Amino acid sequence: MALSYSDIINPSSKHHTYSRKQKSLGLLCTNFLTLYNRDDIDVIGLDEAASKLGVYLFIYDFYSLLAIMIKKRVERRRIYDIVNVLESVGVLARKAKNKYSWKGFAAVPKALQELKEEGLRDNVNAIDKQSNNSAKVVDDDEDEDDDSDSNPNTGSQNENYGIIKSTAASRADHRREKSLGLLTRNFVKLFVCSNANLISLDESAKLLLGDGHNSSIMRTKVRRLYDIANVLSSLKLIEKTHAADTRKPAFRWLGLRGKSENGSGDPLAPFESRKRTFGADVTNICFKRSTLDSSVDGDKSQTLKMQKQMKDENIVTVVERGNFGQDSQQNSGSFQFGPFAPVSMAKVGNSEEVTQIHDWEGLSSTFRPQYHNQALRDLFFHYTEAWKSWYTEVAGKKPLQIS
DNA sequence: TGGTCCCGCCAAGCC
DNA sequence: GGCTTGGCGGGACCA
Repeated sequence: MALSYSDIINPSSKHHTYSRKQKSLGLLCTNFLTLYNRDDIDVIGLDEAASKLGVYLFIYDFYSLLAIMIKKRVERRRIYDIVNVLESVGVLARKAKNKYSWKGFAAVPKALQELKEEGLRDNVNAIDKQSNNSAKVVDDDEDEDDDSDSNPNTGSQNENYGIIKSTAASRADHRREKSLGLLTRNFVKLFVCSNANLISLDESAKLLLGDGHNSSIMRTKVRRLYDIANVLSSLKLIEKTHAADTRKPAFRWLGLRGKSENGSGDPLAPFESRKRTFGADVTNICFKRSTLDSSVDGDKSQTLKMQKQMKDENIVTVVERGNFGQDSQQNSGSFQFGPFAPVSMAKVGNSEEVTQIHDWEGLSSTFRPQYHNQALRDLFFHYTEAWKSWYTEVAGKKPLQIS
């Protein structure tokens, strides 16, 4: 049965009843990691990654083909999100256009250490400059509308929070400063530069953005925090939870159980010593916000103050062990297909299902004749080749030859 | 109903 | 000019 365009484009259509979770960034990231977390991986091409992450379907009508091409673009867009976050924590490093080198989880402790040092250095610089330059701190709120060069929302990458940037700062800088990667780095710094174990979503957004922004900007930033959190959750660096008192969404730092910390060497495993009972009595970040008015120098100095307070007041959450991990839904090491995986291949690790599928010759003879147009035949061939490649790589099987 | 986050438009940057 | 990259926010889904 050929799927129609709307069947694919519209997830609620009758043929596909995926839940949102099946399409989540976290799941895509988990699949990405499953696919590439191997010793023999050196360079990762984004095209190849997009091809392998369940974007191919056996499609044999024009609309479906069109739909899948659109979907491929969407998946690719998500891959950019994932690689940006992974790069921020050291798992990947950009080599060239479309090319990333795989550093693996072993690189994460070093990256976190660097972020910590960077964050602490930034704070020191910021405090120094602030004391030398007490008068002027730019309110980056206005930055949204004009070309002013204040360090925008995401804060500190470029030296620090609350420093006036040169008026020569380019639009490229402006864009970069808002990047998901930078936001990730600053988000991680919130944890590694303090003893905070649990930070609420609201506080994260305020710390990264500064208080006093309008709700629209804040909402956008919160969306991005969700994106970041989903990827970091897949890495098991954080977990999403709720503040015990308010039940507001919050993020708990799990950290790494790397060699440097306790010798386990399993970077995907949660870092036990900082774990806490789910929903236990945890001090949510409770900054003294008495000075958090919306004065001109509000945002960045507030951020600074908050960060300093986090350290000074040692806003650490009490660690209670055990009874944890109930919502680590994505911890299976196995590959899970996204919504556009082949129908018969809905699960991974199920060798029976895997083995039933690929009679390439049959598929070829069944579907190819429908393409009278050479371009479509080429496209079909391309997809089939990609599918074979994926099948060989992921399922570890050697597909039959298509004649 | 508030929280979550998928989706894809579209602009910047690059080749 | 085409392609890659990624900021951004609408709005659908979920609990």
